[in-house]
Amino acid sequence: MDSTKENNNDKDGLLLRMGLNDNKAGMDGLDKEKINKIIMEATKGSRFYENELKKEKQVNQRIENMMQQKSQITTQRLWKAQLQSTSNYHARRFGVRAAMPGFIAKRLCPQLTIVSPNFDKYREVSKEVMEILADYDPNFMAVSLDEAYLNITKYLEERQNWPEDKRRYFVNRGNTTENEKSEAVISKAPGLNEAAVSISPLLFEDSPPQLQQQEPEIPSQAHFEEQRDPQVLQNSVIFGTSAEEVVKEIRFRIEQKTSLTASAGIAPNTMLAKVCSDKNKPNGQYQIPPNREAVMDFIKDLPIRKVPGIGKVTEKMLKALGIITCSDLYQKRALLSLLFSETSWHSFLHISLGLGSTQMERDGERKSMSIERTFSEISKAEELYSLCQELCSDLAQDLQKEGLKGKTVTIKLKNVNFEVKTRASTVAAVVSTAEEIFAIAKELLKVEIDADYPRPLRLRLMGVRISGFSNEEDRKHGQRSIISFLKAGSHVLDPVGSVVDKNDQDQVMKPPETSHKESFFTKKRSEMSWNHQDNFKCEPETKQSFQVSQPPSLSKEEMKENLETENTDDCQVITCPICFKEQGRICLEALNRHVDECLSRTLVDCDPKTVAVPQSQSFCSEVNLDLKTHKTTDSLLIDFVPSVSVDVFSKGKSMEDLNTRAGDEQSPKQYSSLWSKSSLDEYFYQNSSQENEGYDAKSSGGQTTLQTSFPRDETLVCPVCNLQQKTSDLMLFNSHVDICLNKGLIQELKKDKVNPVMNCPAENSKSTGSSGKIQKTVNVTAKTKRPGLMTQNSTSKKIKPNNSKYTIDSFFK
DNA sequence: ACTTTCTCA
DNA sequence: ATCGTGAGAAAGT
Repeated sequence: MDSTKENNNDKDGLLLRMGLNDNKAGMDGLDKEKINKIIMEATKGSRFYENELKKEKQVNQRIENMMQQKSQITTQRLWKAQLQSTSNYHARRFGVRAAMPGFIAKRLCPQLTIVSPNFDKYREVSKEVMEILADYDPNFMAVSLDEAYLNITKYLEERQNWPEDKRRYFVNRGNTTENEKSEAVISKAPGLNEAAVSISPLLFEDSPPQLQQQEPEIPSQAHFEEQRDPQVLQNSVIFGTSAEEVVKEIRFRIEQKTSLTASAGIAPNTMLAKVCSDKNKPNGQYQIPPNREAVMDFIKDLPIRKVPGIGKVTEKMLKALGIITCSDLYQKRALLSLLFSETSWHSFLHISLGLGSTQMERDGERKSMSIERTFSEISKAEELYSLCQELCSDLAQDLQKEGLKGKTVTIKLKNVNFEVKTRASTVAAVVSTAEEIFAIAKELLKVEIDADYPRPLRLRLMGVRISGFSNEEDRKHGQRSIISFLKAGSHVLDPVGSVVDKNDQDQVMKPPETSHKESFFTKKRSEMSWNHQDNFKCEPETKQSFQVSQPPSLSKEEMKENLETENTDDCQVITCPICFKEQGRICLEALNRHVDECLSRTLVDCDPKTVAVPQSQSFCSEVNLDLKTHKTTDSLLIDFVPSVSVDVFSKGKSMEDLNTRAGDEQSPKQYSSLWSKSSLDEYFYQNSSQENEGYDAKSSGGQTTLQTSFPRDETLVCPVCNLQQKTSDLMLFNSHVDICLNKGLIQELKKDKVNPVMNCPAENSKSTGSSGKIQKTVNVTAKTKRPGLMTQNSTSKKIKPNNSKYTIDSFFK
């Protein structure tokens, strides 16, 4: 890192280097701030600096607005929010979860109640290594070249009965090349006891750059830790069967093969795993055991900034509210629900509960593709245009590689003052060639140039982006366009436009076996397997629309889509989402009737004691309550109070009190009382009374930490309906949860836009007219996207060797 | 609904 | 000093 700047100021250069060294040694990432500050100093007065100032001011303004809002929040509203925050959350949460009923249910229960069988692992490795990872989880998710998540749960199971030989790895000391370091360590490892290792700085005597200061101690510790556990025999190492051992093994193998070190995190979900992997950064690992207490312990004092998705700005905003750690986040959840959007709040809550994804999401489709370039000032119009043209043709090339065409072209301009502007234009038909794109981009650019005509545009960056890809469009427009797309498959291939049907020769361009006769779902599925090579088995019939055993890759969106498209054909073979019985070829009306029956039946099964919910009014309808029926809800809510207040709000004010005080406020959404009773809090925080006490608008908070005690008894309580189950058979229990979860899904779907047919009659008369079809209504407000503030699963064209720098650099410098 | 800006990684 | 790429959220229109 000696790339000293052409900075004339020596001091700054020095500081800079020190700062960076800090970072390199694996200190807290927060030192970055320090570095930034120093850099800022150095660049004071520059345009960059000025712009940074401006941005900072904007953020401050945002914060100010937020605080202003906060000051107007009445205690009442806060109380209300507190009440609702839990129930809303559950309703949503379980709805989302239910996207994959079978998969989740099996995890949900053990994970939340007893043990989590689920380990995800995060690693940093470089490219060639990645193959190693496949041994442990063939479906591992590579986020970038040097980051991947693995779910090693299954692998661990298998490994339990492996003989030692299968877990033995030989130390590779053959090549005396550059990887002295790893070799030195490993070769000395055999036979070393702890004492010996502790005096092992000599291990590094042959790696000169490392010797400067005490630095070697850090790596040596890491290695020491690493080698203590595995049984070491001469030139081979045997790794155990625990998760930690497995991860050590992986890291060992990687280091052997590539001489790159890697850090890893082991945790029950990806979010935690990511944070964990940060913990022992350069070359180590960290595990959060798969039980809730461990998770909560870890989360408790975790600074929010450590969490992926919480960046500089969010950190600052939350800090203004006195939120530093994840505990703070949880405590202020009511306030947050009022100040932030639902999505943000939702993700905050997830974080504060230590929740995260437990599955390896497959990469979604690409949403846009862009190219941009930074240069020293360009202001001449012609140059700008030709630059633009160049960008467009580069983009067109990339586009072609993936065979994409899009409708929206966006240009991005950054002037020499670092101000960024984007301008977009959407056209009717998809475009993809350089000329087409340029034609659009040129116009956009022209407008900007003309806009401040007397003055030239003085740019330092220009970019072109294309989005609105065709497949995405199909999705948006739902079945009609999808159908037409499928039907029109032939004439896509037939530029002439003659719709004479094609034979199956066209299959190069089409998913295999998509004939008109098949249901959309079948088509869709074969299309998916075709596209993603998921090992979907294409079964002859369309029966698993809702089956529990569906491969774990259906998002909620897709479920929805399935729901909608289920009806594209008038009648088809359908499996009831509730009872999972095949319904044969029934038409929609009949299906709806059946589902209704199922629903009310399971409701009774599920909640024999939920007196408050009138039988006729199946839970589905409760979601639809608007302000008019508001009262009803409230009373329902109150009906529940006694049982809830004991558990959740044990001390302090009674629920009734809260209710009446909050009663007049109107909330944007009302959820079923069923949900409000629901359970996560009780699962996670047996007595969360402290929060209530400490929390009124001006309370200082800080008085409490998360409670992590857990219901001690082993009885199975459904986390969805929150009722104790008679059975102790986990399978039975799981299927119960499945059912409950599915109710959640239906509810979710209905909440988005109601399907009256599926409602109970009583509710129908009020809300909508006659038989709206699921597919029509459901996608109207398909607003909810993936939960979380940010997700980063893009398959970037370029991959930055970000972290490998640590290792490579430190090794070979 | 489409654009634009912000935020994050 | 990032830079480049891509994505989601939210605000603006």
